[in-house]
Amino acid sequence: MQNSKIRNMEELASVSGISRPTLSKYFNDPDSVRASTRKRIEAALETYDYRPNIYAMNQNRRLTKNIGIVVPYLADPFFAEIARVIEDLVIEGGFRPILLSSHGNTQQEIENLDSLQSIRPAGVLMAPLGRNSDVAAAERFCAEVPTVLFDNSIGDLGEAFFGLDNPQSVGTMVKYLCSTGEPPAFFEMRTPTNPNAYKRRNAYIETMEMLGLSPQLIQVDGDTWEFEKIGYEGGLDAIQNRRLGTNTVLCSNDRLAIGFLAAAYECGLRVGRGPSYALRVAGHDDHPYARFTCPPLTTVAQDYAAIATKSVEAILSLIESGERAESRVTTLFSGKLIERVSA
Amino acid sequence: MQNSKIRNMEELASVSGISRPTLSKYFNDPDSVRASTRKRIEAALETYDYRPNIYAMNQNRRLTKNIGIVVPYLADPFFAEIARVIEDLVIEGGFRPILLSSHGNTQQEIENLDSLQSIRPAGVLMAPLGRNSDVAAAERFCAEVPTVLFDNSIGDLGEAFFGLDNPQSVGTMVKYLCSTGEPPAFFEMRTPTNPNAYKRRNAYIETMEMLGLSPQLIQVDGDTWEFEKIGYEGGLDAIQNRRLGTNTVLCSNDRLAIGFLAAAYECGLRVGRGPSYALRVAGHDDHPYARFTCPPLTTVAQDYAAIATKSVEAILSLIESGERAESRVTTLFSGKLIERVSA
DNA sequence: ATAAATAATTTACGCGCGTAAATTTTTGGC
DNA sequence: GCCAAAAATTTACGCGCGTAAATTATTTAT
Repeated sequence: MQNSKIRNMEELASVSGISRPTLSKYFNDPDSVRASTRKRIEAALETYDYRPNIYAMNQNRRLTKNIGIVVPYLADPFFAEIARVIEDLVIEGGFRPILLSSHGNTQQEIENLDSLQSIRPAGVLMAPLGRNSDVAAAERFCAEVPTVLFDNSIGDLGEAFFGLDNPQSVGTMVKYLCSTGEPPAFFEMRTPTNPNAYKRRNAYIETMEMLGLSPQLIQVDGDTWEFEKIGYEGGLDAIQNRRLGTNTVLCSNDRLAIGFLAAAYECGLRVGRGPSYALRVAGHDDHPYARFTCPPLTTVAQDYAAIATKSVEAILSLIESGERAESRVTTLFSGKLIERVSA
Repeated sequence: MQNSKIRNMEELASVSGISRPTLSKYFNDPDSVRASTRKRIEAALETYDYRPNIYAMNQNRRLTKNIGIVVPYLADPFFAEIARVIEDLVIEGGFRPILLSSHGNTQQEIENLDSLQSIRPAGVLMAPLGRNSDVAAAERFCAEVPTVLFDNSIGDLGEAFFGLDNPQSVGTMVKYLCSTGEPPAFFEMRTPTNPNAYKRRNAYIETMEMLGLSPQLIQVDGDTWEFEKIGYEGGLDAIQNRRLGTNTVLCSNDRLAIGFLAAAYECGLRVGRGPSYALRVAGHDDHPYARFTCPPLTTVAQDYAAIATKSVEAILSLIESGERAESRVTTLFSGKLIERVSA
C-alpha cells in the first residue's frame, strides 16, 4: 500500500491529478464531490499515505468538527458508559469527540470549559456537576458555544436538556415497595451535589404523602463523589443506631446502595424480600454493578441509550442548522423498574 | 477585568507594548522572558481577554504540548482512576492530556492511535488491550511517536514499560492463602485478553509448585471486558457443578472476583475466613469497589500512583531530552496484600 | 563607567489549509 | 448532437502563529 509519504494537500494534488481545492472539499465532506472524482481521490489515498493536518484545517474553518463531552465524574461507570455511547454516536455523525471529566471538582469543570473553548468546538454535550458548578462560568460558555445538557440541569442553561423523569421513576419505585412490603425510608446525602438528588427526595416525599404515608428521610453526611463510601459509613451509622425505623430502604442512587449493602452485610442483616430477610434495599439508576451486588440490587433503570441518542441528535441538528435554539427544550425519559433480589 | 477582546497576538502586542515574537516566547514558556517583561505581559492579560489560537500554535511548533493517554477500557474504574492521576500529572508538567479509551476493541485502539498521530502529540502513554492489540499498528505508531507503555506490555514496544510485578504479587497472595487455610484454586478466563492474566496464571502455578502443592485452574469462557458477568456466570457453573475442589478461590482479578462473589452469594455459600464460612475468595488489583463487596474483598493492591507517576516522569523526560531511549526499560512495582474479610 | 552578556525588537518568511471569484471542463436531458 | 447546469480547476489571498537573523536596548560584571 503506502508508498511514498505525502506531506501536504498540494503534493497529493500533483500525484492524484485532482486540484487542491477539490481535495479540500472532499476532506470536508466526501459527498460534496462527484462520485467519479471521489473514486479517484480514494484510490490515491490507498497508494499514498496522507491525512490532512488537523491544525491547519481547524485554524481556517469557520467551524471545527470537534464536539466536546463533559461529564462530572468519569470514574463512575455510569458516566463512563454513557460517555462511550455518546462518543460512538458523535463519530457516527462525522464529528470528533473530545471527552473531559470534571472529577467532581468545580475548578476542573471550569478548566474543562476553558480548554474546550480554546479548541473552538462546533458543540458541546455536558453533564454538569450540579450544585458545585460555577453557574456564571457555565453561562458564559453556553453563550459562546452551542451546548446541550444531559443527566442534570443547571437553571435553564443550554439549548436543550435530556434527563430522567425523577418524579416518575421514584414514584414507580415507592409504589412498588409499598405494594410488596413495608413503606420505604429514603436514604440519601444531606446536601447532595447533584440536583437530581433533590428531585428524588421531593418525589419520594410526594409519593409517600399521596399514598397517605409519612415519609422518613435518613440523611447522611458527605460531599464528595465517593458515594459507596458515604453509603457504607452512613449505612453503618444508621443501622447500628437503629435509625432505620422500617425494614425497607430506598437509596437515592445505586452507588449509595452499594455502600449501604456493604454496611448491612457487615451488620449481619440479610437483605432481600420475604419473611426470612431482615431488610429490603432498593437503589436507583441501574448502575452497571447493580446486578452483581449481594444480593442483586432492585433498582430503576435509566434509559441512558435514549438520553445519549437524543442529546447527540440535538447537538448535531443545532450544528447543522447553524442557529441557536429559540428556547430551551427539556425532555425527560421514564425510568423502568428492575426487580432483582434485594427488594 | 476583561474589557475589549483581543483577536490575535498582533493586537496584544500593540496594546501591551511588547513585540509579538516576545509574546510568542512567553506563551511557549513564561520563564523564558525576563521577569519584568513577564509582569507586563501578565498585567496586559488581566485587562485584555486573550488566549493564543491553539491550532495556529500547534501547526507551526516542531512539537505540540499534547500528551495522549490511551487506556483499554475506561468503564473499568481501575483505568478511570489511573487515567485521572495521569491526567493531573500531565497538566502539572505543563502539557495537555488527551484521554482516549479503546473500549476493549481492537479497531478502536487502532483508531485511537490514528487519531493521536494526526494531532502530533509530543508523547503518548498507553495501556494496550493486550492480546487483541494490533501489534503491527502499535509498532508503526511507536516508531513515530515517543510512547511509554503501562499496565501491560506488548513485546518490547515503546520506550519504557511500567507495571506490576505479577510473580511477586500473586506469590504473596498464594503464600498468604496457604498459610491461613486451604491452598487456593485459581479462577480465571480460559483465553484472557490481558497478558497480565497469563503472567498471573504462571505465577500461581509456580508458587504452588514451589510450595509442593498441585495447582488447580478453574477456567471459564468469555472474551469480552465484562469481567463481572464472566466471573458470575463462570462462578455459578463452577460452584453448581462442584468444580471447585477446595474451599479457597483466588481470582485472576477483582472484577472477576466481584462476579464470583455474586455467584457464591446466590448459591448460599458464606464467604469469609474461619470455621463458620464455606468459602474463601480473594482477588487481585484492589479495584475501587473491592472494599464494598459483600464480604469486603481480600486482594493485592497495585500501586497505581507509582505506576502513573513513573510513567509520566518517563515520558516527560523523553520529551525534554528530545531523544529516543537507547533501549527499553521495564520497571515493575510490588503488589501489597490487603487483608479484608473474604479470605 | 565601560565592556560583555543577555534580552527584546524588527523584519521577514513560511506552515498547510480554507475559501472566494473567475474560468474551464464535464455531465445529463432533450 | 447541442445547451444549460453542475462540477472541477486556476488563481490568489489570508488565517494566527513559529521561527530565524540582524539589530537595538537593557542588564550584569568588572
